[in-house]
Amino acid sequence: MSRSNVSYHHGNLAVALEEAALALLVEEGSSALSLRAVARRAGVSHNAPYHHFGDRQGLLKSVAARGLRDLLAAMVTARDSTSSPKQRLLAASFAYVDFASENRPLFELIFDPEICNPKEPNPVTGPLIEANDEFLAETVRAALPQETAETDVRTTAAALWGAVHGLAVLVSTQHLDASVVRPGLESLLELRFLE
Amino acid sequence: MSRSNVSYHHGNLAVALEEAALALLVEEGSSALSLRAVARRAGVSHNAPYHHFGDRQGLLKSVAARGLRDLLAAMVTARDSTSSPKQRLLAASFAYVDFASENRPLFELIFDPEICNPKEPNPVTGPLIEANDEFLAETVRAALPQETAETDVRTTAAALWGAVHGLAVLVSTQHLDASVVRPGLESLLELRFLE
DNA sequence: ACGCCTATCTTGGCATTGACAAGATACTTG
DNA sequence: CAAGTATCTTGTCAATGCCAAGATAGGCGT
Repeated sequence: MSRSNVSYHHGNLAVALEEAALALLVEEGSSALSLRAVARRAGVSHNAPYHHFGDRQGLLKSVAARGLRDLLAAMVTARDSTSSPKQRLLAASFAYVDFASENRPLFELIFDPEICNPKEPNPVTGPLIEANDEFLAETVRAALPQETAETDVRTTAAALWGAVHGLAVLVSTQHLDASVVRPGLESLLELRFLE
Repeated sequence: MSRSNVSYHHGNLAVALEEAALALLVEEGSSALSLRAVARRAGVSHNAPYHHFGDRQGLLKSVAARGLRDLLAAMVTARDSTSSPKQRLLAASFAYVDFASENRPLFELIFDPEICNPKEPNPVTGPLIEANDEFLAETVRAALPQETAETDVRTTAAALWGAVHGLAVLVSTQHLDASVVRPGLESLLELRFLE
């Protein structure tokens, strides 16, 4: 399956291009993320990506999907590192903010409405968005009283997601200092959601 | 001061360009916001903007500053439409979310870290960012018990800003439904901040 | 009033980019 | 082994951001 690096047919170009794009995103920022630069970095011609991704947005969507997977994985890991439902919710929230701060360009890509639009269904990003929604709802549900109605769970989850996302954005863009995240989230979370 | 529309020297190009950019942003979205398109719309040559704004980012920063002014004005108006400190805080928050939903491209421009970076001081956007911070702190302070320490005011303001901003972003990008804003914010605000 | 001066605007040009078209190459399947 | 197809390349085009140089006009001192 894996073939010579110098063969005409790359053999794994789609993946290689995604990784080149990710590397460029990390090293040079999103402004350097041109299709041609990605192709150059992967060592192929400027038009090679089109066969695999259709257009620029196609590649970006794949990269965003990869980022979404990583974000979800980070939250799952963080959540599963404790047992108390409330601590699990807090841990996942911190993981979210940390991910945004440590991968700002990727985080921005994930929430770029031109790339990941939850309303127009996309086979690559769509399922991941749903998986994140579900993870959030589950984690919140576990922290609420058992008899809580599903509607209330969803409302609470939405409010919480908003708070966590907002802090993540404002901290990662340096509008807020990172030191406010912990006290801020704790004050918001210790409210009335959790027993 | 105002001169003929057809004269060689426009007389008010900077403002005209800002307005053309805003119009393009509203009508065509941020992807259509090229310097040349703005110049075309203003009826001048493709290089006329450079004298006034230096480069593309310069123009965008001016547009973002205009947006920041509008956002602040909307919040002030909303806040001053009621008298109870808590209702004033709620009203300003809703105005923030509404502004984001009704002016998504402009809102994105305002919080684009390439355009409005709070860390590298900018004479046009910097003071406005501070004014918004101050407005937020004041409005929060009025809603907290009088003896609240300034540090706590700032922390609370940061947490609240995060929650409001996150809801604004997620709603305006359609990740969340607008119907969650009111119950979400109210549940977050009725917590422990307000007497 | 006259002429220079400078801010303002235009034309021309260059490198880069996203996208399309057509050709070259190599894997694969019958 | 030959035909077919997926993959990759070269060539090209319009659009864009920006730089350089020229054109125009309003303001200034004399």
